[in-house]
Amino acid sequence: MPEEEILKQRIDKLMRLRAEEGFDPFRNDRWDRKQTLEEINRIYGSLEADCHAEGVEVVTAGRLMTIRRHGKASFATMEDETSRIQLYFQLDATGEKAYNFFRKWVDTGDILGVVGTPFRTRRGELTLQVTSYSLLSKALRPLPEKWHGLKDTEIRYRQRYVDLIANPEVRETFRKRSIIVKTFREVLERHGTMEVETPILSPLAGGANARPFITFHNALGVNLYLRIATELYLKRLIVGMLGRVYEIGKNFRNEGIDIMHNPEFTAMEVYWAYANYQDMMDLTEEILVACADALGSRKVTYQGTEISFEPPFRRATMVDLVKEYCGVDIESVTSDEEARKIGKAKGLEITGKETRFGILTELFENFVEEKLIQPTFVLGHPVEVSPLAKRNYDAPDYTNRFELFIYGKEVANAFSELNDPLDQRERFTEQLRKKTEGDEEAHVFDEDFVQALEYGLPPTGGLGIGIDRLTMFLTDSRSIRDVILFPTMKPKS
RNA sequence: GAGUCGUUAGCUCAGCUGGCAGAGCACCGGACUUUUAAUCCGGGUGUCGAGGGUUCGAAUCCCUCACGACUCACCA
Repeated sequence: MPEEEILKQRIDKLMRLRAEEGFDPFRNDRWDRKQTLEEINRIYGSLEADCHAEGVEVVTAGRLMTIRRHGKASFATMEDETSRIQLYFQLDATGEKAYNFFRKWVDTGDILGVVGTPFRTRRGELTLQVTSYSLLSKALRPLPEKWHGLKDTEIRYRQRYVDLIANPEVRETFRKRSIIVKTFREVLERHGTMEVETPILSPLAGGANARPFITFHNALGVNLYLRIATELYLKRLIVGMLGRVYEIGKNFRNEGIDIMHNPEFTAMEVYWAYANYQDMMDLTEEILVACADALGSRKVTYQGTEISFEPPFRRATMVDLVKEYCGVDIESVTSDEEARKIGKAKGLEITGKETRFGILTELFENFVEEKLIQPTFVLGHPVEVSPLAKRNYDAPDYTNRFELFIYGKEVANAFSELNDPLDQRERFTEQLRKKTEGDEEAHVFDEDFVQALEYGLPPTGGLGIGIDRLTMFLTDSRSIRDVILFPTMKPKS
């Protein structure tokens, strides 16, 4: 039957229900639920087979997922946000009127409020013997098939509500995501960090190397950008003496979509005055371990590979890792020319403009990243690729920075913040030069940010963690779309 | 942006070298007072993603387009 036909039939049934019974299933505006199905399962789980909890009456509610009608007695499976339970409707227990109403008017997908007595059937299933019930809302569209669930990715992502109804494990994934975000807040608050909100719309999109979305403000008559990072505003707040701040929110990057990237994604950024990147490494470890613990285990299986969140995570410099995985010791390379030759021999595409630090980064990205399966802190990125990080004063070509890799993917990025306004101005100038050379992702020059630094930014440690990716690893989700409730989709024309 | 694969009933899927569009679940009608993928009897409900072409004949072959998944590129 075409879906529109089923819909028509159900609407017709709704009209008849209103006319024949004088009952509108949408009239109820509340149901005084006393127990969730999880609570009922827990409390009455020890009932023995063929035993009733005499004199007990529970009041609960949920969606009917399946109905098995058999004459003067019927079974149904009801599900709520916590669990599921079997319902037993029996003519003798509900009375004839209520039983016939159930037979005639109640469909799968409907939302029911139920009053009943727990018992265990002869076959051993905990069940509610329904004594009375109320039809709280009606489903006019059919549920996906009960056995196979809903698999069609397009419907799952476009109509997530159907996915959530049909696939309880999807609900579980998003519950875990919520626990992860909550754990972030708990750890940060424990360290006296204040949650703030900075602009999503702003005249400049800085703080990262990425292409922004552009929009237009009618009243101001100007273009505004959706933020690509929260970094520059949060550091202004450290200048402004807020001490320790963090923000959890969406960033927007106008780039490709694949299993690791969605145009809008959630990041947590935190900045601590008087701290450095080492402190941020400890904090990262603390947050990730807390998240793993909150979900039950420090050992998780991701796509068949075991990942251990047991601290301490490995810490290694980019230079050492390139030595280890590529056999290239960049410190013994003294000229850019020599570095380019080595890069070319390793199969890199060479334009002739690369410095030895650029080659180092390329070697790392092409040959090392994918090998870093267990959580690994990679330290000491070149200044060249770190326009906002403080220089390492003992090795001025490198920064006090780290990135955390898990399963070959970047999950966190942190550094001691560059607080020298003169150096920052030079770095922005260098980015501007790259931009004029055609690098669309070079960092914008943010004059106001430099001005903020000129008022004095204390030594500051900053950290960003990609919450979607971390959630993927902790929930064994293959695609970022499986941890974003409503992923970005092309509209159906 | 490029390549590969996919799109058939509400859902999950068959449909062979071109020859009457199918199954299970769901749905509709009936029987049934402990079933649980309930069972039994009856009912097939479709713009085969869209458009065009080849052919006596197209779900099937060809072309274009749309959407999705994956791989690559950019990126976190």
